[in-house]
Amino acid sequence: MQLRRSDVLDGAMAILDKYGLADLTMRRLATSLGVQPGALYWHFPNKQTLLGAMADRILVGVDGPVTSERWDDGIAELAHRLRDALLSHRDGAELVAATYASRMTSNLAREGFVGAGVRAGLPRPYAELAAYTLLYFVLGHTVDEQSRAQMEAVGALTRTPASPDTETAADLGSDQDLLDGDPRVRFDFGLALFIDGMRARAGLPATRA
Amino acid sequence: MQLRRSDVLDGAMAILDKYGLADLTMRRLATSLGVQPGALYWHFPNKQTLLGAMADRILVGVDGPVTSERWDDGIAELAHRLRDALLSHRDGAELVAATYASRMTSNLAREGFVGAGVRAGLPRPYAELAAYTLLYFVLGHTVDEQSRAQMEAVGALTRTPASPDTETAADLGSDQDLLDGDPRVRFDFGLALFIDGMRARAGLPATRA
DNA sequence: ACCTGAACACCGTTCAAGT
DNA sequence: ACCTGAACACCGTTCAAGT
Repeated sequence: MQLRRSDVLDGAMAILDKYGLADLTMRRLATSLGVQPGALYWHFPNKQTLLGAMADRILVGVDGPVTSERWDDGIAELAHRLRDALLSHRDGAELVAATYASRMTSNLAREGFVGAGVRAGLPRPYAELAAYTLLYFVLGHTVDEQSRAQMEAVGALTRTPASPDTETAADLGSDQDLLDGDPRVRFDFGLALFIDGMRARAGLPATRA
Repeated sequence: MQLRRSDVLDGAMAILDKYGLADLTMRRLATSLGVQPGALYWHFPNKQTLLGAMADRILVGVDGPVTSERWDDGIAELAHRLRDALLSHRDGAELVAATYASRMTSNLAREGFVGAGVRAGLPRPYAELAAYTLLYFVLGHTVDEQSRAQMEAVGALTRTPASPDTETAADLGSDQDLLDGDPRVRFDFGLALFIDGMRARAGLPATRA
């Protein structure tokens, strides 16, 4: 039974989900595929390339067209789609952040963000900068969020999450223990801050709260 | 000549600056100190702890009091101080980002950011969220910026930086090739976007363009 | 108290040789 | 074309034993 490139990728994703990024080694992957370590190097030139392919797989679809008509809703939609994609695999945020550290230039939701910025009224170069800024935020927040969740699962965090029933940014009025609340609420706050900033830069009125 | 804990830390910083984070291994550090690898484990329980101490040293002083009177200038001052600290050592941003990934809660410029947010008129919990958002941006941007600079030094990047004489966000009118310009200009743009967002959230007038 | 010597249990990667 | 066998050059960490 010959090993295909996609089999290697599938095996790698399975190890990631079950054991985490730290336990994803070429030797372990080889063993799980019933093959010698060296065999992997016929399909991928090195581990970094394999990680890159994994990151691409995690992010597949996030750059698709947006359904929202408003530019601000479009940005929120893309940001949530990106966050969801990162959270859908163990250590997904960390993997993507590490892999895209320097080649953020490429794919991702970047183009979508830029488009929304232009629709908002920002000149293109500004929209591009805004897109980067947004990406830094989404990646940073999600890496943090995911590593916290993992520590909590192992039982290492002290403070307990409050109001587990708050689910959207609309509940932001609660005002207390926001820091330990639903990560999505925290995420939405940063996102709103950012969108407000874009609106101000574009010289648009605050059409929404 | 006995090895002190601070000697180990100094040696580690020296290797970081000269050879980078990837080449900072316990064995290499031991050799540079004229000692056996095991000796390091008398001073630090493990490598992660050593990296944490290095991150703390890199960030020493960034949480100091701010000189600016305006809250927005204060935020900019803190953000730049943090960025400068990260850039002052090879792979400094990467090291701090990796080490603080999950314990961002602690020190840093966080408290300073929170204070400025409160001064801006944000309720405390919102100011705390805003501080996180800002930290994610600063760390993400600086990691990216520093890794790009390193790739450029090795000669791997295609596009060449334009207008090397632009130095502050005031020059943002140039409009062309902003993406390849002075990283500080890019940084200042994201920062301004963010501060505008805080201002809008706090319900303050745009006192500055 | 502080360090050596020596091991344990791993890594990523290469490459002749096999089929 | 695809993989094995076996090595190369490393890692972080532990721990009895020395001084």
